[in-house]
Amino acid sequence: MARAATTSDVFNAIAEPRRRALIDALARDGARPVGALVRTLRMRQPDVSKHLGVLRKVGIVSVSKDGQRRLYRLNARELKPVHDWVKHYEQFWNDHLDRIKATAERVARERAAGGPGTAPATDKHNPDKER
Amino acid sequence: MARAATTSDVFNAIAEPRRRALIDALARDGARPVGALVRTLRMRQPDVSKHLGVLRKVGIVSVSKDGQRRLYRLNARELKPVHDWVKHYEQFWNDHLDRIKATAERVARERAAGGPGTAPATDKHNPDKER
DNA sequence: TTGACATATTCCCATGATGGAATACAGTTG
DNA sequence: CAACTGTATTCCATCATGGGAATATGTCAA
Repeated sequence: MARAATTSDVFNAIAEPRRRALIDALARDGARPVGALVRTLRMRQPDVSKHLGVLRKVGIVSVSKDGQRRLYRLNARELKPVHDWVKHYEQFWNDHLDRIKATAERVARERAAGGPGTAPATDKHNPDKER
Repeated sequence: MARAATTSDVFNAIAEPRRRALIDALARDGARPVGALVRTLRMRQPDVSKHLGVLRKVGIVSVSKDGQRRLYRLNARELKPVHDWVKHYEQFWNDHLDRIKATAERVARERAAGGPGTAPATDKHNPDKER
């Protein structure tokens, strides 16, 4: 099979730079009609419609009629899964203190979970004996 | 042209659920050889190698030889661009004040635009003139 | 109705990603 | 050396995507 459809989930939907640009524009300027986005982002109109269509199917944006125009507005909440996922990795690039703290918490969690045979993982090289 | 290569940037690289699973596993258990990931994630070995190859090209993981094995370890810092991007939208579902404010703005916009649902178009205040 | 404007949809096509299977390559041990 | 384990690569078929261009649909205004 080919790659998962861009309309299948948010992660695929935001993989396209132009779609992120659309999202950014809608977040910045609020609900906008297609034409405004075309001018702002300097994209061709059919492309904007196409990408908005993808974002719509995933639920990231929603439309409402405004006479001749279609007002697209952001549904940022749909981005939460992405945020929730990357948030876990924030510790890896924050300052040292936070990283150490996070690592300590993680180790504590693992200890509490009591995984048998689970090697303690650190950033260092792990001799790792594989069961 | 077709979709951007999965090896072109981080956003494309993490679009695949299995690659995210690999990342999660490496974050949880630290550096691991391929075989361990194969067992942990119950994926076929060639697939694991392939996906790790993608993550490697993007820089999300790095390899080091450990005798017969290859130890893959996470380079979580490469995920920072993703975090930086979504972090901007956190306010839309977390912060109460901002959310209320955003909702108020949206409602005002919908009312002005004659939006969906409860849209009494009795008085079209100001038909939003774009640009 | 006609015309002008706004947006969506449809074709065609080259690219490249993925699943699956088979196989090649590398390192260890006997 | 050969046998074995661990990992990477290759080949193939399928298929969604995005670019471009053309066109269809929709809506307002005169």
